[in-house]
Amino acid sequence: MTISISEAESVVMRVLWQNSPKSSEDIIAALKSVQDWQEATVKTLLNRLLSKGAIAAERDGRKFLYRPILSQDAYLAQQSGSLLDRLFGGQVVPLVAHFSKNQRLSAGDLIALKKLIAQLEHDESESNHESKR
Amino acid sequence: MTISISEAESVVMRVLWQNSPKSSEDIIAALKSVQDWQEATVKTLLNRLLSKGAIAAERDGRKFLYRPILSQDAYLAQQSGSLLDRLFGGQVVPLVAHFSKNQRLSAGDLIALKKLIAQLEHDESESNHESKR
DNA sequence: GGCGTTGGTTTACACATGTAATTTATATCA
DNA sequence: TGATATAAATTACATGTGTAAACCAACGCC
Repeated sequence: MTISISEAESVVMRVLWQNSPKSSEDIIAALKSVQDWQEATVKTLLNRLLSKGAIAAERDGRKFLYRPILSQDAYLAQQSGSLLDRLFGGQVVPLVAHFSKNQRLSAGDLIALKKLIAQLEHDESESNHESKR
Repeated sequence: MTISISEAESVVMRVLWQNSPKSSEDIIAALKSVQDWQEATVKTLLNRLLSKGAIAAERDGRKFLYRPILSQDAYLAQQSGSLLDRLFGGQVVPLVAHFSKNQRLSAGDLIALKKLIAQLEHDESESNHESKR
């Protein structure tokens, strides 16, 4: 059973992922620069996130402090995994090819990618040599 | 102004992208194996796609033939681009890193990726040598 | 102690989406 | 020509989402 949150809700999560716990006041302030939302809107989103179990609230005097339950990693994995599966049959290579075709890969990216891949291959051979525990 | 279609609608698009034009009958048949939808459901989706301008219909006797207006490429670009921007700040490298961390990259994928990158670098140097027209 | 402020809770409301059933128009067959 | 089968168009309806406003409770100030 995966927690599923909406686009707007994810914006709120983002500020909590950045640093938490935060009061609703903090959250509203943090969002001020990003979204043109009324306070009431943020409060609604916080409540929806609460009932979905994506965040938790602990009382702190007369207000609440909110912190994420759904981790950013889990969210990223959900989102990107589902897109990868739906649109590219689960294959990463076609996805990267797509980005290259669409000018999303700079020369610098290519270099960074090569480095990443070399790293991954290295890690892999490491783990192969490692004795089982 | 980008045409935005829903998940269910994209399933219908998929069969049209595979090959078109198709009658609603064809589409319903093609979907039979994939989705457990009533005919009426498919027809609703076709109508919604029509009003969104994602497909066009041409009369063929007493029925219609449907074909995509929104291209699969444009759709892929929208979807993957928006995910890339929202979740990875537009950076492909972190996205690939994410997939590797999440076990979506096999050893074979790494090899294929290296090949793809080499190809891209080659293309790039080609285009640099090329004289301007 | 009444009152405004501030934070939280409840209600609102339009539009999108998933998933159809119902109705209408039309072609065909008996 | 009237009944039947089809295809398309219209209507339906619950749930999710974006976006709030309204209401309520407690705390501090005059």
